[in-house]
Amino acid sequence: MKIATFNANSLRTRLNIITEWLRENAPDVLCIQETKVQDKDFPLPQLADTGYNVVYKGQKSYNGVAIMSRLPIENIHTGFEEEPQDQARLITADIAGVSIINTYIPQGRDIESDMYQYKLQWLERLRIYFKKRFKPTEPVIWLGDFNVALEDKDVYSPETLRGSVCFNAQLTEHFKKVAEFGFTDLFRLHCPDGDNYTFWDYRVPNGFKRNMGWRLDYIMATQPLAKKCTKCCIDKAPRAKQKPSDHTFLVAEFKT
DNA sequence: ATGGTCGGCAACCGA
Repeated sequence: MKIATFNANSLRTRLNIITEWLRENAPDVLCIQETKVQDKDFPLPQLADTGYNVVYKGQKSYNGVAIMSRLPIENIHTGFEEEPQDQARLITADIAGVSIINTYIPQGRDIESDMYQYKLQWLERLRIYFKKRFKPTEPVIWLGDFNVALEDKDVYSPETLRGSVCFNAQLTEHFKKVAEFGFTDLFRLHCPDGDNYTFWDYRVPNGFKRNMGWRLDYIMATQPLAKKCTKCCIDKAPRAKQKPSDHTFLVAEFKT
């Protein structure tokens, strides 16, 4: 099984990148964040000939998540239980007996802002959500754009960036509490090295060329799946092409 | 190099 995640920063703008990447890489599942499209405008016809099933939940202009799968998609939920306002940030489904949770975690805007408090609360709600709905002994994958860099080696300049909204000790603590459910960071499982990023801010001049990035996207798995994971890597190739997203494709493979 | 990002969507907001 091969599963991938991609922050599109507008699904409609990245349609060519996505369909080409699917053709070349043939993952079983692709999870997408920041689709930036409301459901009535979702580009289903343009994705139809990929042969993938697709489920999605979006809103106008902001946020939006989707799951594409070659295999049947079952048991679809959006948002936290009893919290419908977060629908465009969380979509879950069962695929081939694996529970998949695709999240676009709030960015937080500024450390002093209410949006940052909302981000911390969001992580706490996610922690409770996992506890309520899943067991760590089950095959569960949690992936997406987490807007969290955990360690110094997850950002290009820890000294400069420490204390920012995606990289600080308080955030790391909140994140770790969620991961304590029983999740392993699959990229770190296979690669201990720094300078491996999934996001480059458009506002940093030549940020991608100079590899001034952040590792903000993750594929997390519970133990039954983590021990079957043979590979987890960052595919930078599509990012280097025309009309790139600011994120890359992150891919994990599992023994069947 | 006296400038320097995107995308949505129609004036700015969010990342």
